[in-house]
Amino acid sequence: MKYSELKQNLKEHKLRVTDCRMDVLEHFQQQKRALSFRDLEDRFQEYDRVTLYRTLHSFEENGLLHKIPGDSGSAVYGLCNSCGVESHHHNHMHFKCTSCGVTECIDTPINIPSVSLPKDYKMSDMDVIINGLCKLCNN
Amino acid sequence: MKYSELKQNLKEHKLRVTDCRMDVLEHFQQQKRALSFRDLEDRFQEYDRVTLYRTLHSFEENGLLHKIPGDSGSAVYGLCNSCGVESHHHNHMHFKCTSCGVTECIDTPINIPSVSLPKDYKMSDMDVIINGLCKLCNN
DNA sequence: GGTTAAATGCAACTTTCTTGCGGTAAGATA
DNA sequence: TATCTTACCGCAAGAAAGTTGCATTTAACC
Ligand SMILES: [Mn+2]
Ligand SMILES: [Mn+2]
Ligand SMILES: [Zn+2]
Ligand SMILES: [Zn+2]
Repeated sequence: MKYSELKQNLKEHKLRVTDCRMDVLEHFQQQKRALSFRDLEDRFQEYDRVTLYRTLHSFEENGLLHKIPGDSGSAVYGLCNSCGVESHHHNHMHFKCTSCGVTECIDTPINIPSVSLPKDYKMSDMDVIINGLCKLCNN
Repeated sequence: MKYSELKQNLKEHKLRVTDCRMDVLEHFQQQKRALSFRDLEDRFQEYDRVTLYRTLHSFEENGLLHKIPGDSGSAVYGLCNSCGVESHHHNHMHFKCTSCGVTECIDTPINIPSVSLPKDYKMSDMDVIINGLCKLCNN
């Protein structure tokens, strides 16, 4: 993605354009997979740990990233498709490879299964995490 | 649940019967909801923190508990229905209340939605977390 | 260029979880 | 029931993950 587009992307999400944010956003775009804080820390040693944490938080707050549920003990983030500062909607599934551990966003829209909840419960949305083998580990 | 049944439950899962394990297992049975390490630490101040951690791990290892994915930063565990030392199968959904934060296991069997995965991906199982209002918070 | 509010870097700190080890107790065996 | 073996427990220390406070720097605006 072009420098000017990245910049525009940040501005549309009401975020100031800084080196760290540009680099982190570009990295998410290129990697096409979910990234953890650890991933960023390894990749961007020129930035302070705290700055990277705050970058993740501001991105999440302003609709550039979403947190993906998992049981690994550390948070994992994925790029939002069409979220803005006001509206967060993550109507897509996630895939986690049981072999290499990579998490990816599945872009095919979620076909909400008819869930039969117990009485008096009210559903607002759901997270679906598919576990299995990714295209690399499956071959 | 009776003392003798709890004891039998531990033995069936190849775990030695100790005070801590009996108390923790009973607590899970009574609460009928998912519990975090913090919950246990608050409840069982007579046991060492490390012992509680190791209790959770041994229970998970031997099919008494399963970890439930979430983005809270700390692990949450739920009772297994019919897992043994060898076979872990968690074919049920989870409900997380967005108001009180309580997580519960939904016992109605999962009707696996026909997920259309990208080519070359292979699904083994899936986690479904439903977010919404629990019966207490919905009234 | 000058002003202002936000972002950064550094240090310190909290929370969450793990590891090592000596002492203790559960379960097995006789 | 006494003895043995091995798993479990408590304590201390440490590692990993994430947060907070504050002085300095810089992006955005005029
Ligand atoms: Mn996603
Ligand atoms: Mn469950
Ligand atoms: Zn893989
Ligand atoms: Zn609730």
